[in-house]
Amino acid sequence: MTSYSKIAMNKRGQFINNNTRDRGEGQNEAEQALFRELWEACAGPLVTAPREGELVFYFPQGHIEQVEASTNQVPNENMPVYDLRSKILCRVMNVVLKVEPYTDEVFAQVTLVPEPIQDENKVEKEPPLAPLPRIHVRSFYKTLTASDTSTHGGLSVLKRHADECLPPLDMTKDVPTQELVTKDLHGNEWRFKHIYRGEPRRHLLQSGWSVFVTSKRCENGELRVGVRRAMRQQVNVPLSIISSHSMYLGVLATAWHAASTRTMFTVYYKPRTSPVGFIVPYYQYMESLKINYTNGIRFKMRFEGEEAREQRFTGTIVGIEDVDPKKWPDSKWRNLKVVL
Amino acid sequence: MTSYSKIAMNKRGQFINNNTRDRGEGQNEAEQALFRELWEACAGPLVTAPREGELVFYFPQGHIEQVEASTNQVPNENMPVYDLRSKILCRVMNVVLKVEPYTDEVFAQVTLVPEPIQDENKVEKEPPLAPLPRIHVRSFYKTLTASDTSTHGGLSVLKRHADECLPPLDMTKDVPTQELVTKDLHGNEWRFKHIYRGEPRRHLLQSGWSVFVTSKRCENGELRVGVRRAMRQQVNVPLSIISSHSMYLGVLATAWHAASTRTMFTVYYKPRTSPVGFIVPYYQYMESLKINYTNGIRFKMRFEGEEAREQRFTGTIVGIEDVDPKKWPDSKWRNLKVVL
DNA sequence: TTGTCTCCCGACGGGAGACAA
DNA sequence: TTGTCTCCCGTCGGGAGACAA
Repeated sequence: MTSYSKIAMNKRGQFINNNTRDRGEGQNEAEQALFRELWEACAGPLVTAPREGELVFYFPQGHIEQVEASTNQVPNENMPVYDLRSKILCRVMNVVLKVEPYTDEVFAQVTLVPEPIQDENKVEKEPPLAPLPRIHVRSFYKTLTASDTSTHGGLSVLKRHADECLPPLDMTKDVPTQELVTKDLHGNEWRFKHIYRGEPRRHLLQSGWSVFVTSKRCENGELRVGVRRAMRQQVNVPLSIISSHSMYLGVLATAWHAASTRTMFTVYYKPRTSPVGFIVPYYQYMESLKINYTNGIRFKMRFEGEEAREQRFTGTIVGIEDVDPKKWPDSKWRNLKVVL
Repeated sequence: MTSYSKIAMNKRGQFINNNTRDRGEGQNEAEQALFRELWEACAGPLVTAPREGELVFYFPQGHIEQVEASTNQVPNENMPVYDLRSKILCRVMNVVLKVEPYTDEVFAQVTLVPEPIQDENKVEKEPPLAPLPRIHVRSFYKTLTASDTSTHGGLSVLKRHADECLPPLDMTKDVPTQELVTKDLHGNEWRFKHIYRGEPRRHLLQSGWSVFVTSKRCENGELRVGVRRAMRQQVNVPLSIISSHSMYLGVLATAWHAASTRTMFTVYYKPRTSPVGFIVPYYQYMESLKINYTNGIRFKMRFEGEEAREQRFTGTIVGIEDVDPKKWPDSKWRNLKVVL
């Protein structure tokens, strides 16, 4: 019997821990599935990575917005757009879930191939992909307190979380203790001493916790740990490799070249950098078109709220217009004005 | 009277310190000139940044090589090149010397405008630019020893360097001491206690040195400190913003677009990432063409050697061929084969 | 002249229960 | 039940001269 547990935490900050038990399947498959679970826990509840084989729309505008968010730079106005249409119907060739080595930011490397038929109304109907088989994992997150991050002592694990997610301690002992060996998304091992002490008694992670906090990332073989940062804080200080202008042109030229020669191209989707996905499943897009968005209509939208729980808000549409009608005529990208 | 001093150091590592005295000129000009001196000290003796107004050749091939070195990725073979020529004659519009925030790598942001006349033989002759006025600065570098980087004690400054570069100590005191306040290229202040102690006596930088070593970067108001890293160690772990394929296309599209519309474009020149400059002054290029490189000819070449001193080697040319004759026909980029 | 070692001592931080919200 | 404080004590590291290359 193997026990899996996943822990993810955030300085700002959320904390996720996850634990499950299952009987030896193919270890590689299990490893992969676990990786995906942890990746998703770090990505947050709102994120869905594209799936292999899926038919999707790729929005160059949205892609460029993400690049702008990554580089903190907006290229100047007079940018050529060539004759690129505002969305490109593509088949997802390949998806690799990845993590940035130093920031622990999760992202998906997506390879797309433009479809021969671009007219969305002439596309043969396809059923949405069956949901991926999921492993049963238990996890928790916690907003770190001052005491949790202080140099004195370790992380105080809420009783509920410890009971649900951590391997049980031998409570017959005077001071119940065990060592948790965990791995993060990079494959690095992190060890924590899980102890039940204090007056009154409480669950604590110490001996290794502070190293983890300062390093700000982790995951282990049987137990998993990851970092999910608060959405806002954006600590991206990218290297100056090419100018933002060249990046912009690179994105356009790539899409243009792929669309005209119908060859595959690769993009990085970073859900924590720009929350709006620029790769949208075909059927989802078509569904959303059916809804007749007009002024005055009420809608619901999901946000990541306190403690990274999913929250829903409702709003009212007050206007419909193109973001940039000159460059991207008739684009469906971000064209609703709403009031919450 | 103001005293300027410049210190740059390297983990691997070189150490540079520079000190000069001059009487109050315009502080901004002096600041700028000092910045340039420190930037050049960190860039190493072989690097010359392009100058504003200069006529230069821009080599897309070389630029792409640098991007590849920055991303550690080589894009796949079948890359479109469009109809871009192997070198573009440009006027340097603007040069801004910069530093990467976290790695302390120096680089130049260069804005170029393609010239109307591209034929190198029809260009009106221009004299090379007059050398920039330089301030008198004294600096030193030192390969750090185990003791220098150890947690016990500080940096041992060689007597020669202290005498030449550091403000003089009051040697009448029992234990001569002073505080050095320095600034790095980012404008951050670093303070060191400069003390003359030990038996026998020696110059030491302590109290602040270890913080500097761990932070790995610095410079101060009157005294300057910078970091020049060993050429090889390349600690670049770039963020995945766009695919290397898109970067490649971005570079090409930028050059192509600029050349065909004759509008300006911006590139980053990183001398420590790829030592071969891809922006070559026109007159230098023309001079080098005059030399008839044929097999068997002996030549001299400069390298950065031990302690980052400039070293010269001589070699013999054994072949001349195009690196990539299919994509870049008749390119003069890197086409000599040599034996040292 | 300068690199390494060792010794001294103060500061910092892991680890414990006390206590209060 | 859990966040903060404080106290204890061990470790780490700045800072000194000894010593040797």
